Amino acid sequence: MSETLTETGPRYDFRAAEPRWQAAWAERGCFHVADVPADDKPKYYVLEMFPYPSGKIHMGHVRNYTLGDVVARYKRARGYSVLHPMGWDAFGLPAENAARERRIHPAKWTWENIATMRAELQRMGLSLDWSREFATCDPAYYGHQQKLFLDFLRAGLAERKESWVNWDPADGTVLANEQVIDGRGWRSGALVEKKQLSQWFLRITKYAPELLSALDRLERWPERVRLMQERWIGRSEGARLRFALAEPEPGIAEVEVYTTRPDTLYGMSFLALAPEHPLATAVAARDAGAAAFIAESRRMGTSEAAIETAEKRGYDTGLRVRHPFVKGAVFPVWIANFVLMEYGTGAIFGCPAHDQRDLDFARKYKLRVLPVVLPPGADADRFTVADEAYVGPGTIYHSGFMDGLDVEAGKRRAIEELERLGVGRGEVNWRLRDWGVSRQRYWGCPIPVIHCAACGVVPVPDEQLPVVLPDDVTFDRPGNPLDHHPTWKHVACPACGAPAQRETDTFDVFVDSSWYFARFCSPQAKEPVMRDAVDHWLPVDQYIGGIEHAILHLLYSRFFTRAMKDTGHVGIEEPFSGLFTQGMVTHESYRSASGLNGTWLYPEEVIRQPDGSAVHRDSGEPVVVGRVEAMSKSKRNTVDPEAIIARYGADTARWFILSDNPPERDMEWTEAGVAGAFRFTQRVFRLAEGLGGAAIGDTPDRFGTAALALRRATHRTIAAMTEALEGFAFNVAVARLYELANAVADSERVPAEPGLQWARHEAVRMLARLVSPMMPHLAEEVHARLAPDGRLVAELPWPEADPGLLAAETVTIAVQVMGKLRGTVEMPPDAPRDAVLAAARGEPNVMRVLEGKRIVKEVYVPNRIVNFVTGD
RNA sequence: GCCCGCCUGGCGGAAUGGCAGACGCAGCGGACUUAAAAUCCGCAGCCGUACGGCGUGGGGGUUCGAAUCCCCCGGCGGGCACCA
Repeated sequence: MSETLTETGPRYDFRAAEPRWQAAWAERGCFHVADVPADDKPKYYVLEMFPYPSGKIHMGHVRNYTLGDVVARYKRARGYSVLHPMGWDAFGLPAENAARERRIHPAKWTWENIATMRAELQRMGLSLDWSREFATCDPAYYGHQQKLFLDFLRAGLAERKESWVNWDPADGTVLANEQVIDGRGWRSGALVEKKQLSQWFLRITKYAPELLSALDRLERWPERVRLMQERWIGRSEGARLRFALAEPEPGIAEVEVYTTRPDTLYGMSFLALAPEHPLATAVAARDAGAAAFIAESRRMGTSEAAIETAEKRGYDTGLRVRHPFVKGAVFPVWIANFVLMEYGTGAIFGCPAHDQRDLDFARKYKLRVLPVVLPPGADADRFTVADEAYVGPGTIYHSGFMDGLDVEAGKRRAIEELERLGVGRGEVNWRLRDWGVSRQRYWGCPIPVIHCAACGVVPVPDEQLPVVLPDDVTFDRPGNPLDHHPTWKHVACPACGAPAQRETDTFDVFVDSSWYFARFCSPQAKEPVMRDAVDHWLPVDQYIGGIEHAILHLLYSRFFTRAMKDTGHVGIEEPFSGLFTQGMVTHESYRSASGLNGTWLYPEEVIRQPDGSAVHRDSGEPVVVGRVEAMSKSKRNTVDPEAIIARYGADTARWFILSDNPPERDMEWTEAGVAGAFRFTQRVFRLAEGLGGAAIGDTPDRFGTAALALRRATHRTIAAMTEALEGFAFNVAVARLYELANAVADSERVPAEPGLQWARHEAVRMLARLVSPMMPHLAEEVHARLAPDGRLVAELPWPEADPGLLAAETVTIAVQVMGKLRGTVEMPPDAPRDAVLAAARGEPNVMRVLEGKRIVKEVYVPNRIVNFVTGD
């Protein structure tokens, strides 16, 4: 392919042009904005999720940042003052893994990656304000994060508490649920234990009601993401109630449970405790069987796979509880592996007839199954529950004072009764848990507190921030290098001066990304944010990133913004008023047909044959073409953006990635598609070359038919592009530009006529400006040739369509008979109904079809369609 | 299991109640060329020589008119999943 670039005809030399225009934009400061602008332009903040500096950019980045750049360039042209920054989500485990595996310091590894990736992004020609760049691993960033944490701590939004965690005994670290695979640590392979540890938590649950209710107001968020967050927050209405033990344990007289079905209390068969429940622990202290059961449950771990395959199992403690409503009735207390300590109270009452889990459990241990909700139309004497619990609506029976009520009324009545008896009350419960942010890792933001034997937890005084990570650490031992460091953690207590210890845990990396969008508004500020700057720029008007962050990052950021509001840092609650989630970039995968059971092959190793088959580039051996799937290193179906940009240029890569399909869907990267995009760049350039430069006179007085038609096409394209870009329909925008280019090419084959050359010139000038959000370098190159006014396209306003040229000269009206298309008629726009109907009736083919038929109805939609409805 | 989304030519897709298949990719034919590449011109949903018929996963409905709205079924993809 590279040979063809030097072939005949005028060629757009992107290799020279792209760096030249990038330099011109930088020199003119086209994309720079002030923290607090002096002008009165409306603001627009467009942000793409900042990258983790893993080493090189990948196609997902190219897609993400191209989408954002189209928006940024378009909005700038529309007269907005656009904030479009870039930075680095630079803390994280891969850096530590590199340190362990390759003996390179995490900081060195990270900063080298940043340098590489910054250069790659700059070659894409993104309209970024690079003066705002920062990396979260820089103390100049994370020091402010420590300040925010201390403010949260003072405001009661951060706390230290005991919690159950996944503990990897081999690596000596806490693992996230996602890092536990089949009950084993993902790195060490050791069996993960549940362990109670003292950890830092951010009180996201305080905002649960608001985080839920505000979702309705995020109108420019995908419905899907809002639904996912809604489920994650998980509001449920029910009751909390206490069951008295028939024979109290020492120090424990009652058990509290949470239920959403207080209406089914009469159907109770048992009470079940989570294995970690304090009463279970108390029983285990004197009952070896209980202790063994609890130990076994703990070993099962918390991985999804373990939960899914786990059979419901229980252990009867021998204890009994009294029913709150039925005098004298007692029920057994079990310890059960399916009860979660983390949700509700860690104990449930079991009603097998109306809960599937309780039913499974009851069948296994031969416990009573008593229906208390009768489905509509069912016979009370004959209705039974076999192996499927009844969870639908119905009438309550077998339930004393609740008999005859429907389910909803029964819930209300049961809560009233619990409150009257003083044993319970209505309660709203949430699935959302507080956010545990402690990590036993080196490459993260140190948590700025000191542990003093006398004073307890003492915050690091603000003036001692930042607490900087020490450089001289070793990775030769498992566990946290900060903990092993000889001196770092030994400090004087800021309160009493006695020897004390620094906290050696660091923050979860999701903390870093929960406020970076705010820092971008004033990246040099002495405080976490400059209030005037965030008041001006926030919220982010358009946020763009992958759907994989639908819950964690986006929910944490929503929480952080609220917490920052309550601590006086910002004045808003929602960080992102618009959210767009892009699809993945996919590619065919290839395996060698022979070899060691078919090793994966890189796309560049494979040659597709004309007949659709594929062979290996070097060996010529057959290659099996596999599924089209997300690019991944393990499947080797990746394409390196650097190689594409070197071979075809940044504009081609950007154009193809936008043109293939709607941006929210997964796209398939294909060589043919890239080649097609490249052809278009050359074609646009040739159209401009064909016009012979800038020499063109004033607007002519008169235009011939073809000239006028071309002008109409140009101005219709301006209008269509505007609409497509506003609606994120970038693939449609691309199509409209192909059409305009085709129209210009067509005009070259009609005989010369007044104004035609001028109309062509206008068309190509407009084409350059319309294409500029997508192919900014080519746009500048063409503009410089045709309109050398000393201005850059990047500085020009968006073209305005001439309303006089938008109206079509004639409209084509479809003529149907009984809903079937039988012909078309050309009419002036907005022609009178009678004239259109007459013309329609006179259309030869329509006449033929209508012959001998009686028209009973004539439907006319102006400028669009006529439909004749015939009788008989 | 629950929830959500999607299903249109060989492929990506366009059209969100009014001419289905814009635009691109792949393909076919032609021009140019010694030849190829590049470029340019043209063809192109399926069936049929044609008038025409059929056609947006399948079936039904609403409407003058349905890819689009409603109901049922099927397929594919994604998310959540012992949350009491």
